[in-house]
Amino acid sequence: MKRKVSLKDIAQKVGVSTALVSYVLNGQEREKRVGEEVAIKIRAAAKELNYQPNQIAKSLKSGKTHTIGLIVADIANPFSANIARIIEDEAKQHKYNVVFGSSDENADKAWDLIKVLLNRQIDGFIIALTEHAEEQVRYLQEHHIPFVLIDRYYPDIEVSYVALDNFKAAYDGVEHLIQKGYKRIGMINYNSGLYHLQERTRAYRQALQDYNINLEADWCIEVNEDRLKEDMDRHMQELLYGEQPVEALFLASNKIAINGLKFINEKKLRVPEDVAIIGFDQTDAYDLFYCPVTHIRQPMAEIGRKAVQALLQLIDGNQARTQLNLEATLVVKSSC
Amino acid sequence: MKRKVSLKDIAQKVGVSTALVSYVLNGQEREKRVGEEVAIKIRAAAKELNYQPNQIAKSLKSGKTHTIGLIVADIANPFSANIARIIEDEAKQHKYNVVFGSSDENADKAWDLIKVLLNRQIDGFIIALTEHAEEQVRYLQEHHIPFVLIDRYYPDIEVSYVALDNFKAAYDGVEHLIQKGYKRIGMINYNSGLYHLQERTRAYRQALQDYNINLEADWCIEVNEDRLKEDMDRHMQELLYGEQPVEALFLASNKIAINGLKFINEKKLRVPEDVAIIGFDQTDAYDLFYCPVTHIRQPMAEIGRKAVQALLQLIDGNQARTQLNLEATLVVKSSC
DNA sequence: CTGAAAGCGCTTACAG
DNA sequence: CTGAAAGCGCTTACAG
Repeated sequence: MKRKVSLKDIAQKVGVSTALVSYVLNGQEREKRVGEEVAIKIRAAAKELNYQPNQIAKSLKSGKTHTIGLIVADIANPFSANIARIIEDEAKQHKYNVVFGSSDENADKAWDLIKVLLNRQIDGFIIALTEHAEEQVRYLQEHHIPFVLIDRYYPDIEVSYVALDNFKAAYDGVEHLIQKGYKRIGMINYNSGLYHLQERTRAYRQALQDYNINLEADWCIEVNEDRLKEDMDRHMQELLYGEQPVEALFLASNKIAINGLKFINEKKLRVPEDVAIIGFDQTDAYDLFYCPVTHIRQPMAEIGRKAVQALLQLIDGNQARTQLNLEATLVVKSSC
Repeated sequence: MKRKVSLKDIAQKVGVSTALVSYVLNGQEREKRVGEEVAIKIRAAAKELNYQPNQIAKSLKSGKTHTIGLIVADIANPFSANIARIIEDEAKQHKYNVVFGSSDENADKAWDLIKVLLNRQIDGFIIALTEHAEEQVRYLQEHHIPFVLIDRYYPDIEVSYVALDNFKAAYDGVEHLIQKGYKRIGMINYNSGLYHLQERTRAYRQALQDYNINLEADWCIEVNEDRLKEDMDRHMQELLYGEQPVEALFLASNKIAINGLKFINEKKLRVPEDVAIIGFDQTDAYDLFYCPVTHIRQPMAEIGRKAVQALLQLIDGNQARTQLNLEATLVVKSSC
């Protein structure tokens, strides 16, 4: 690679010091009162040599890299990918770049990512936490590293986050099923200690209780993400063909819903006649299913944008804590 | 943020020069023959102070950032997101990070991204080109910036790329339709100058010709990405309810296929009885459609991995050009 | 209005 | 075996 042209090259060409070049190219010619002709010459030389400032050098000096680190569960998951896109756009507006990493819901991987990205001197993080990541949160706090949590957070730790009001979102969904007249309502959620998921289950139970609807113990199912298909097939079988079959199902994530719908397809069950369905998150699959699926939609754009804005505030030294529990939208289709 | 601990801090604590600290911490104590006790003390101090090297400073010195820039059409598109994940993992194995950007198929945006990332001194690019990006390719070549194209490439420019053998992939798909006995076969592709897309159309025409099958002019449709839904609805209507309805459809991308399937759902058409379908790329929607969709699957993992490997070779100064046209897999389901 | 110089945190010939 | 020093490409007080 050709050696890049540096400030020095311009300075030499024009016959001034690098200081002047720096001032002019950074628009400080007024406050530094650089001579007008000199400024013009400098700009001309910069253009002629096609000068591109070395951000690494700037960063070393300034301590700012204008890069934010995004840690999601899996960038290949549409939820993460969609958020990433929003964050990219919002960051770009503020001249920030995004480097990303996937934790696979694994706290150790997340730790590694944080360490690596910190060494790269990123200015701050947007993180979708894994389970057992309390130590990470504490570390970031203690070292005063700006960060904003998205999607997941721990209710008892006082940090900035932009998340969903999962309780309300799930409650509204289950309530919709109830109001449609369904009584035997099951739910499938991840087996996870993550608060935002537990809130969905809590809302399900609360809604049934509030409406005095009976909840059989084996209607509230937890599946493991690392063997999702097997767990889903087994539990769908039980829920739909067991002794006490449900007539409606709340599927608490996009991947859970997709697997559930696949099962329904295979068994040629009719929705909503044989079983009503309500899903969480968005996926093309909801629209494409022969019976478009009612689902709880998260305000992705808002989550992404607000997270970036909150992070940039922190980076700028503003200590204000941002804690948002945004509202979901219940998108009613034909499945219940 | 607390001032980070630097080499100097360790040097002071131990009472040696930063040179020694650098040697030891970079595993050069043998070739530099650093005294063993000193080395031990240095490592102890580094651990005690929780020293984290500043990669920015290293980068400034070495000219390497161990970061690769990934430019895709849209990180929110599952195709891009899946590739991004593979690239992330492969890059991580080699201690590289990934910063990404979405071009939205817009050459100017792609240019901006390239410029910005170059200023950030990334070591090389993996790029899914837009149309009209010849200038970008030339620029990167002239400046000897390592890059590898994925998915798309221009056949007449001699650069490294990892792509699909789109002609063969599409040919196999159309041939499958023919062998299933379909005669009235339509195709919907993007209206685009991109070579990889044009190859798909060329293969479609060639296959029909090879089998002496008549091709009506209005069976080979091009839609515009920026008004995809409208175009799809209109053309699906014509293709299926027009004067010369088709009995099979080749939908040449995941988004095209999803829109086509939605139309079919709305019209309550039966697949494959009313119309047989073959899709391109992968999407959950193919499995979830009531009639699982036969599709042409790209070897995503291989594309991503090979692209990273090819790029790292270039970064390491190996001039060997990598040009791969990988084979797709025809995944036969029930839709044709 | 301008230049010489220090410094960001590293690495690495060079001298001893 | 070890240290002093230069340098990567910038920015910015300081002195004039």
